[in-house]
Amino acid sequence: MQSAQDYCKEHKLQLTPARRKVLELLLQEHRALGAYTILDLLREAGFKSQPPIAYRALDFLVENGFAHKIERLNAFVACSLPGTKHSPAFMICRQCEIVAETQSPMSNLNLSATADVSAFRIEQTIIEAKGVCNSCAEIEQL
Amino acid sequence: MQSAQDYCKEHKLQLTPARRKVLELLLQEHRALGAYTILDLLREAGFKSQPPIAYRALDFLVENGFAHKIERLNAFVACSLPGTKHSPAFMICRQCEIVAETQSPMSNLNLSATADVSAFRIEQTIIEAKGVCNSCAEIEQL
DNA sequence: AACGTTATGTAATATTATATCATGGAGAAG
DNA sequence: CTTCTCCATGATATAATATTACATAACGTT
Ligand SMILES: [Zn+2]
Ligand SMILES: [Zn+2]
Ligand SMILES: [Zn+2]
Ligand SMILES: [Zn+2]
Repeated sequence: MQSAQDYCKEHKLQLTPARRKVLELLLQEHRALGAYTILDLLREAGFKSQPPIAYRALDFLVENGFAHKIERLNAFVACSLPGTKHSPAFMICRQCEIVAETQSPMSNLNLSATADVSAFRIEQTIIEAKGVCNSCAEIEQL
Repeated sequence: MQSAQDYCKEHKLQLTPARRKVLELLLQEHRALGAYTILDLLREAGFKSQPPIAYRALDFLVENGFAHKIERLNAFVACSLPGTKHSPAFMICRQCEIVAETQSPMSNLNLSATADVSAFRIEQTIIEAKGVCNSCAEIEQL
């Protein structure tokens, strides 16, 4: 959070109250939060509650690398490596819904090396894995 | 299409008119079609037009490996390797929206080998790359 | 002070997806 | 042939996600 603030100062980005609050909310969770869940939490915190409030803050956070969108959940998580250029991959536990960010072991070059894809210039790759986390797996085995 | 029919007979799956039509529609396109686009096309073809018609057919096709959902587009494409177990990866052209399916060069084991992820048992991974296809790239360079 | 830029307020609406309950049709069991 | 069961479809409503559009405010620059 502190580092986010520093990063914004350095890059002349405005970490306004709403944006800041949304980032705090995301950082508190290890799950992905939907835009409307965030909207509810914002309202509870005294912010206005129309959808654009949440979506604008989320757009800002995603564009500036503070958060990621998890496409298969239509939800958002705080980035675990903000301020660095990285290609994230996500692990989503289908049981407890925890989301872990890791770094993609696969470079874009790697993927574009496969046959019928050489014709593509890849700009961004999303990788989202679904499974069970360790603690949920243990519970399942009982 | 013929092979889809054979596959269904063999596996005792019902390739009903609506399901068949949706598969035909997907096969005709190299782009991903949204559920409501499909719904419109179904209506044009004389089918009923409530959302569940399209979603049920799409669910059937996805579950049985005839189609895939592209999460970042909320849209669907025909599978290029139906009837085989595979982990697809998709290349989406941001210009012409063509979607190409390729096979993931990365096994699940591969991804789960990365450090903080060893705690996950991965069941399914989606990979979706955005970029520009060859022909659109050429046009851009003019 | 006037201006341009960026962010917020507000209302309306668009898009995507699901829940629910009723109806129909084909094959198996009797 | 009939009844039962299973699966698929019909139909209505509603939920969940996301964007458009236009007005207002805040802030730094000139
Ligand atoms: Zn990240
Ligand atoms: Zn879990
Ligand atoms: Zn496929
Ligand atoms: Zn293209």
